[in-house]
Order: sequence, then C-alpha cells, then structure tokens
Amino acid sequence: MVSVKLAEKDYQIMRSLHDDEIIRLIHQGDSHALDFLINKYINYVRAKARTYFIIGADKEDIVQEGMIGLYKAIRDYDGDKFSSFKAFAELCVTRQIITAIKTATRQKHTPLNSYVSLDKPIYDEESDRTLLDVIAGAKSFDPQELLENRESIFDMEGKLTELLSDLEKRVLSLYMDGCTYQEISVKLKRHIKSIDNALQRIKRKLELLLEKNEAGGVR
DNA sequence: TATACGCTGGATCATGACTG
DNA sequence: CAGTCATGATCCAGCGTATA
Repeated sequence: MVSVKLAEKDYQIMRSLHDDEIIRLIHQGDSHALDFLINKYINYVRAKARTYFIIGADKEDIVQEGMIGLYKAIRDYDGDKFSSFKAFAELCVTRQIITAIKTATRQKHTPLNSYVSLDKPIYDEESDRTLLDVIAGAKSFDPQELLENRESIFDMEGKLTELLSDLEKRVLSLYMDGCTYQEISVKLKRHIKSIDNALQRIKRKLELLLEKNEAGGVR
C-alpha cells in the first residue's frame, strides 16, 4: 500500500493548491505533488473498497485496484473536460474496481453460494442492469446513463434505510466515510462491540434486501 | 413472539517488535 | 533476513434483555 511522507513545508504548499494545479505539477514531473494527491485520496479509495467488501468482495485486492484507478485518473485527467478532478477520480476508481471484480468472477468460476453475486440483475431477470452497475454507476461516460444509475443508487439506499435502525444508519454512515470501529465508537459514544454488532446486522439486512430483489425485483 | 440491541467469547488476519 | 510472538482490529455466533 502506498504510504508517503511529505516534508511539512511541501505539505503546506500543496494544501494551498487546487487539485487542478497539483495535477498540472504532476504532469510536469513533480513527484511531491503526486505523493500529496495520492495521500489526499487514499482514504477515499479505501472507503470505496469497503462498499464492495460489504457485499462479499475481497477487501485488499479491491483497495489495490482502486489505487490503480486513482493513478489512471491522475495520469488521464484533463481539466478542460470535467468539472473537477474529484469527480473524475471517483469515476476512474469505481470503474477499475468493477472491471477487476468482473474479470475475477469470470476467470475463477469460484463457488460463490455464500456471497451475493455482483453480476446478478438488480430488478428482474429481464433487466440488464447488474448490481455492480447500480451500486457504482460507472459503466459509461454518457450523462443520461450516469443519471439513471444515480437514481438507482438512491432507490437501493432508500430500501436499505427503511430496514435499518437509527443506530445502524449512523454506524453505516461513519463506516462508509472510512471510520474504524474505534472511531465510530467514540463518535457515537457506544461500546466498540455495539458498533461491531450493528455492522453485522447491517450486512445481514443488505444480503436480505438483495435476496428480495433477486426474488421479486425492487420496483 | 419477533425484533432491536448489547454482551461475551472465540477465531482470523495484519502489523510491528523482538530475537537468533 | 526469517521466524516467533504480542497486540489490535475485525468477523462471527450465540445468548440475554427490553419492547412493541
């Protein structure tokens, strides 16, 4: 895993710069700028990987794939075409993770009976929209497609929210932000084991929700 | 009775310190 | 440098309690 320490002076300078300016420095060969940007977004990549870990994927492999996506985003970002680097990086990281998972599931043919399939149709058997597409919404750059995927995510989130208790919602929110069990327990003033249990219930409920989708469709 | 929540204990895994 | 050990984080199962 990438772990880079910048000198305090460099760090302060980088902090004062906009992402677009940092990207420009990287493209000019500034390795400090590259280190800074990776450190800045590494927690986002980890948090993103967690969303896939929850539904049964392999965590560290996904984090690594996410980092590859981040590198590609830094390499390919063109400030003239996208509103922000953050949005572009989000897209690249998600796409990299999805591609890796799809490739892995195709090649291994692993018995995944104990997991939730990431390639199953999300609404009904006729739908070509998979769970991966809905959760990450990164199949294409087409704005309409992206908008539809986003609406689907909200739909799934809404269904899940109905199933969760207040505690579970708060725990999930912090967990998805990248907080550790320890940090969540401090923020919510709960025993760490309560956080642990809440997350176990959330995972069970999520699997239940996905099983229902598979059986009858969401809409 | 079902559900939400918390408690307990054990297992697994990653990481860092220590040692030969 | 490789092996061992300790520790912390996380995962999981089972149980008890409170409440609607």
